[in-house]
Amino acid sequence: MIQNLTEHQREGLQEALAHGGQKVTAQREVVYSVLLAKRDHPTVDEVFQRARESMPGLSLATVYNCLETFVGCGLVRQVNHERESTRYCPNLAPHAHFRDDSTGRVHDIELPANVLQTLRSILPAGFETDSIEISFHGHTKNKTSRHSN
Amino acid sequence: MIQNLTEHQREGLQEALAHGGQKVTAQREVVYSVLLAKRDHPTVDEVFQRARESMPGLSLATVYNCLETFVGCGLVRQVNHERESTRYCPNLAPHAHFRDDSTGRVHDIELPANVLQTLRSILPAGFETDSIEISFHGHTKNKTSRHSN
DNA sequence: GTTGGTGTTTAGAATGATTCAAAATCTGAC
DNA sequence: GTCAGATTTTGAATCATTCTAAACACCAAC
Ligand SMILES: [Mn+2]
Ligand SMILES: [Mn+2]
Ligand SMILES: [Zn+2]
Ligand SMILES: [Zn+2]
Repeated sequence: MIQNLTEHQREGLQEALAHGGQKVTAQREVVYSVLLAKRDHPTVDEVFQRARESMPGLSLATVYNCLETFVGCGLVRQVNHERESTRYCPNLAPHAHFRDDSTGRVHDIELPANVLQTLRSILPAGFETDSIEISFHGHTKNKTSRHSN
Repeated sequence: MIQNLTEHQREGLQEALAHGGQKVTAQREVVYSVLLAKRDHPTVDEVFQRARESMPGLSLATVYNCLETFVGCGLVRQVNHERESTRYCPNLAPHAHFRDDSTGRVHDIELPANVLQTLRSILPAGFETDSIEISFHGHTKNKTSRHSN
């Protein structure tokens, strides 16, 4: 069961879409709320399954369309690991991803500004960066594994 | 035109394959020499085209097989950028990749040990890393763009 | 030097995530 | 209410990769 967007979230959506001359639609609201509701980096198909619970007529193509629109707006990031299905992440803070090879789960890893700066510094002159992606692979010793969802 | 492997390179190949109980074959030699000859991170298809110049009967499936074998041996790395075709890299030193969005070219970026260490340090307790991938996106101001190939 | 087993290569079919194309639907301005 | 433009829907197309089964190469044993 997906809760609706808060007024604040809806405004964020509306504002981001407006930048590209696009509008809030019922489908976009549902898809965005799915992403916000459970931040486990779902695949397109997982988003589709979850979104259909609140909007049964929704089509897979529309989920692809919405997600592409959000990425274009900068509202959402794509997360790729090797050749697996693309996953989606609404966390706009700079962060890296850790993919647990035993569970398949993807975790956000906070990325301090100074680390980002260090990374940029390894580029030779003439390389102008638009974005940096960092992904870790491994497994988690889940002793005190706290984290909701 | 692909030159043959040096004796040293052939030994590296043989030694790496031996670890998994596998043998050097004519096809594996050709595919590996293609990777060493032009280190521009070719896709499977590009490897295929180049390899066929010295071995016309070679099949695409074999190129996939060889590359997978090399990756399994640790002889070669896979390089993924977004959803594009996988590329292959025989550079075994720790390095990041920079993908020039205007040319599509992928460059190696040397990765100093201390930077790698800094990166590992951002992981919370309980996260055990097997590998880290770093990819930059952007474009290159090609003023004094030197670099053979 | 023939034979049999094992790993490798080959050709082609199958898969599956993603993209595309075209018709149907919605929306908001006039 | 009508129209134009944007969005959504359905189903087909794409295309990199994987799978399957048959042919082949290699080598050790006879
Ligand atoms: Mn703004
Ligand atoms: Mn060894
Ligand atoms: Zn994330
Ligand atoms: Zn490389």
